[in-house]
Amino acid sequence: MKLPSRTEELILLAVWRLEENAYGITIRRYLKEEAGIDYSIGGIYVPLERLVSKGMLSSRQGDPTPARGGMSKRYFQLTAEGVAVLRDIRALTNRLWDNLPDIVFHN
Amino acid sequence: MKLPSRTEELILLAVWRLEENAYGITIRRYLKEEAGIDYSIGGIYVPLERLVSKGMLSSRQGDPTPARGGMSKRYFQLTAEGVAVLRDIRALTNRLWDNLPDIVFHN
DNA sequence: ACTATTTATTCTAAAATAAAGAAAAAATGA
DNA sequence: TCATTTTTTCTTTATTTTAGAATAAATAGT
Repeated sequence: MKLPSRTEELILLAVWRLEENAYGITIRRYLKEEAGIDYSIGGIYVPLERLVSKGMLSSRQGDPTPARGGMSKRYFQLTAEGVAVLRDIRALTNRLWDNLPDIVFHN
Repeated sequence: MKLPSRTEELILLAVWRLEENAYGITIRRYLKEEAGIDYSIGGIYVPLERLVSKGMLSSRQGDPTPARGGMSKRYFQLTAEGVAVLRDIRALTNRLWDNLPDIVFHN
């Protein structure tokens, strides 16, 4: 099985959630606002590139918009592979949690 | 919030599950058999040491046993901090999954 | 007693990932 | 034109993962 790193998982989930509007800046903002994690710029773009090269995301260049500023947006989408990886890691952690005994520690 | 890496999370869950019998070899075997992930030797011992130094695990040296072979076992236990980290990451991923829209991709 | 075998940890090097943020690109508004 | 805004690209350093050799310690068999 193919495990995504923590950051990869969170970015994949952000892309899924953001649907048609997933690009570097919105992904970074989502993870800040919804997950409470403040990634640096590189902390988003570097793994995004890796996820594309690994086939978990695809990307397309956005058209220019009436809004001010910026290089043209690069939008990301989950691939079938990306969805499968997310479902697998989810299933795995669910299973491991189900395996846990109730009593936890005794210090 | 303090996010564990993927490997750290899996090792913490293994320690929780193994209760009084969590040491390098049993942790490695558990992750192979129950999670299907075949870690190298260093892939277990290196993060174990880091988890202790970060306060998520504590350890104690095992007594010699009647069984054959081996250096004396080093048993690991979750600390309160380790449990909190696990619960936090679990809550976060649950929340992000709950946020997802139904429709997934359109390639 | 010696040697092979077993079980376990420690150590070390290389590859991959994460973290941080400067630099560049591209567009608008004044 | 140039200051400002939004966005991506690039680069460097730190941390984590991967891989497995080396070491340690105990027993079993001869």
